[in-house]
Amino acid sequence: MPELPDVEGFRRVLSEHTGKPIRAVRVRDPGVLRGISARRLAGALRGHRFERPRRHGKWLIAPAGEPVLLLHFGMTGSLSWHSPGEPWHRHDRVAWRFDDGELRFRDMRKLQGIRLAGDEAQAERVLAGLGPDAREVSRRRFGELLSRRRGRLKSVLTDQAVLAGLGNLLADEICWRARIDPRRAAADLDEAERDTLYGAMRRVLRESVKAGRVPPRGTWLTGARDEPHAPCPRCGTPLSSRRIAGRTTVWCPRCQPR
DNA sequence: CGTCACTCCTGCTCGC
DNA sequence: TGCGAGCAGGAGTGAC
Repeated sequence: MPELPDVEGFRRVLSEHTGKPIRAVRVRDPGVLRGISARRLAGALRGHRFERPRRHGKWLIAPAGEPVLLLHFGMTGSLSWHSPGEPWHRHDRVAWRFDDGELRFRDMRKLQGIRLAGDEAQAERVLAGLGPDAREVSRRRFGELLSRRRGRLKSVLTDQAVLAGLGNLLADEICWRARIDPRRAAADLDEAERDTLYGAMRRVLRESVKAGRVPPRGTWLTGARDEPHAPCPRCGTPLSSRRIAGRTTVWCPRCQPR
């Protein structure tokens, strides 16, 4: 599930619980820990308080004094608040306990997970390979990034080293809104098309961040993409679908001509 | 560089 | 009812 808007939602959840001492860290499944043991994670955070969390792409970055907690939710992760004594969900992997409840990292597939950086400099090293955040990038920089890449538009938009935050659904949604075929070479777009794409990205992100996820509503491609050959929500033409760079890609052959 | 195949995981749906 | 295949909003690695 998580793309930029979802992670932004998790950031808001965490930001409601800053400034309170972490009483305990419970690791129910160490399978989500990356490069740190349960014991060290708990030892490093117990008694600390989360400060204002930030987000870069699909990473949630949570400083807690010196150490910095880094969360990546993969395809099935989430962060949620729970009252004391609420029973575990079977995919709850880690919990940070406070006096009035706990934050839980829930993740069915454990494709990504939890890291702990010793300080901000180390945290920055973890994030060093990422491109600019999709919500922060300027129109101009966005255009430069696209024109300098050789791959297809779809691959470029979802490449975190180019632009951080867009996933499979958002990339398709943005191309659909901009009426541009995701199979086209990114470098072949002209300036007007890049601008249209940028505008579509801004709108899609603004609306989905407000909702805390990619809204599967009727006016969005996302609401139609699961049904094979479902009608395009805009023109009714049956949608096309193909795998590009290993990911299922959906587009409208009429709205998004080659 | 780019793309593909494979890998890490778990669960659901579909077809036989 | 059971079982295997294929797929899922992510991403790293190595081969070509």
